[in-house]
Amino acid sequence: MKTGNIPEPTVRRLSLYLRELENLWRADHRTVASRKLAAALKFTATQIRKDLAYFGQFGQRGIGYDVGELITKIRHILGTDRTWNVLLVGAGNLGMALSAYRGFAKKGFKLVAVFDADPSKVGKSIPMQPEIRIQSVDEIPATVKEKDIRLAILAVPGEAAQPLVDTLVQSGIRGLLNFAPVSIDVDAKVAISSVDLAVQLEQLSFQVGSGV
Amino acid sequence: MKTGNIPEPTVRRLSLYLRELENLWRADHRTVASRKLAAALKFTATQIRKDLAYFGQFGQRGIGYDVGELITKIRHILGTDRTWNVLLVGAGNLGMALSAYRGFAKKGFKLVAVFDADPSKVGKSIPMQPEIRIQSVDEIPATVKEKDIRLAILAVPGEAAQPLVDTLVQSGIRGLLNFAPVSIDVDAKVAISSVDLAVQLEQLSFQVGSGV
DNA sequence: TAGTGTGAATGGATTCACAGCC
DNA sequence: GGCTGTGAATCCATTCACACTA
Repeated sequence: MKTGNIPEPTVRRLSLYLRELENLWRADHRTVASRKLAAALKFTATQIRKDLAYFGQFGQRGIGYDVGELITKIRHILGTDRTWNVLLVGAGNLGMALSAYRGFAKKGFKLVAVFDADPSKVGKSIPMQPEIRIQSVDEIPATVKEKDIRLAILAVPGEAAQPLVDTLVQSGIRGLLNFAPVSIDVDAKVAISSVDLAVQLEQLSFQVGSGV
Repeated sequence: MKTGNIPEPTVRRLSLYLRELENLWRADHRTVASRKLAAALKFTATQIRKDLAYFGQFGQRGIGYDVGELITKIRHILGTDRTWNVLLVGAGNLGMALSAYRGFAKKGFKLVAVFDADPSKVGKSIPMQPEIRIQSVDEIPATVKEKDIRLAILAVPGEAAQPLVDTLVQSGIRGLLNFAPVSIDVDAKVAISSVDLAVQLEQLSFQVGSGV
């Protein structure tokens, strides 16, 4: 599938369309118009149609989109119509919360390994998934290959992040979800998505503060 | 402070500039050029200068920016040169991890109350902050007023989110960081920032998958 | 009639190019 | 010489307007 010419904002919205379509499906809606979808997500109907049109013609003029079909199509576009093996580095508070988060599995992301640098944590099992035991970070390269892992979640302190990223990338990881509050340097072929929780609150502070 | 005419992407980047400047300060750099900052964050130097120029003239031609001064200025712009009281709704896995996250306090966000709908959790104290006890969600309105809370973090299941948001907004909350995987409907005067962890992984799946 | 798909127009953010200052 | 600040030019996403189809 081509990707170079798809606007980034479009890809972000695609995930939100999918989420909303899954809700509609659960609520027994089998068809939906761009206008309806737009209202729920507070986008414009035109934008939704244009976004979808990058990938093909999915709708029926006069009727709208078939919810089930569109779900299938978007999952295919996003690559979530299959299971991804995912690893997690960092078994601290946040890491443990993420490992227990059911939302990942629902979307086809399967946590298959957890690593931590702290020897006292190694060997312990993690909540809800007794089959996973915390491994030493030294075992990252071997485990990535053995379990065919392409995606990694990084939930470690800022100082520890970059060296671990280098290890992950050298081991064959292709995409990285980074929770460490530092900017990460990777080869362009590796996808990276960063979430800095404090930054999110700062954005709110700006918006709220300016209105006071 | 004016805000209406500041591009949203600029505000997002401001937080990242601040983060990087704080790192530079810790590493004993007292002055920095836009080019250097740009290299670290992988933006362009021009973009940084233009972003900062929205708020004033902070640099010295021929020299660059004074790190300490710029930190002060950006904190003021973002409104984080003071302490914000924050509440958390949802004492599940994610909520507890967030309540223990030290990154918030470092940036001036002080967690002062935690709520959960589950009566069996009410009354328990939370890790690391024995002075905070989990309260019933019924107590939200009174506590928001009493403790002068403006920002809320929402870490509850999707189904529970919207009614709680309505309560929060009616209680006087002005900004909301939402971790529930649903789209939230609020009055335009309330700032909202959403983080959907599964969506983040989907973005990686798309980027990685398209290159396979 | 209701709703999609899409070229054209618009609007807004990024980048360029350079004047101005240390 | 080095670097900021900024109008002008460019680029790119969004919106408009409408042809088209069930």
